[in-house]
Amino acid sequence: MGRAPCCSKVGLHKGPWTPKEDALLTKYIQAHGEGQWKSLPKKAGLLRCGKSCRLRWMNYLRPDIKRGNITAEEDDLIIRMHSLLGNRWSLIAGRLPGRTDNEIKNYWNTHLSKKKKKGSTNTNADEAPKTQVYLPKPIRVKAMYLARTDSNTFTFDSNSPSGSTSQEEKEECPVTKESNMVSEVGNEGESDGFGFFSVDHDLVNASDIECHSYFHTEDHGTLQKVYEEYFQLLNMDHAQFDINSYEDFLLE
DNA sequence: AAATCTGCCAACCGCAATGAC
DNA sequence: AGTCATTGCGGTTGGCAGATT
Repeated sequence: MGRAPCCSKVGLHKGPWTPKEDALLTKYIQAHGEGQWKSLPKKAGLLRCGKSCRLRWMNYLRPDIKRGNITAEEDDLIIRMHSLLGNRWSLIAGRLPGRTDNEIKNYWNTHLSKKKKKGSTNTNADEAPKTQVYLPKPIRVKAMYLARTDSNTFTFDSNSPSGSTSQEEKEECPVTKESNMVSEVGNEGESDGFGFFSVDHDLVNASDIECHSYFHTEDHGTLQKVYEEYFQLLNMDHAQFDINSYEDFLLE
């Protein structure tokens, strides 16, 4: 399998991006759309590798990025999604509009992992039953679409299933579809001191999970719904689990 | 005020998956 | 079917800023 040429190529810039580079990249993408990362830097007049350009765009320049602190609702959702999905940052990010996988990963590593660790010290780890966690493996899909609703509106046509630009529909657009079947189940999950579950393995019996007590339903609205979608999936009877419908669900 | 420590986050690296030929 | 190019993901690192000594 061929390896992607990396940023170590002689003559290419590395490190922090300058405002000028940001402007060049943004201008180019607004004119030509995302994709073709390999050839983009040259066409845009950037001395960066495509990988670096993609990362900069995805994590920082994209107009629909939500800047600012993670809200309590988002914090809550991240924790619960992580308890179900593990380190599937892109999957979690796909359900948090405006947040990037990198941002969520950083947030987890710097805030939540400690918080959770601290919480779990209140329980006896030795007695915690092992839990198997259903951890779907993502399948790569083409970029769905990027729709804008603000004054900088530009829509990346390509794969938009409906051509819609509404915020609501955008938020419903999944970025990843899943494969893998729910597998054999271990012991029941245990709520840790943090209000969630000790997740030690890759597979979980969602029906054994109890986390509803953590919800504050009046406040959570949309994010609550997001979590429930996943929870519902995991509650499916294993025998009836149909991978095709699962994929359809995620691609709806 | 200076030196050191700590936390945060943008960016890089390596690998795996996918598509094109 | 096999190979190569490209893209996407997750883990890790390096540098900066603020806190502490």
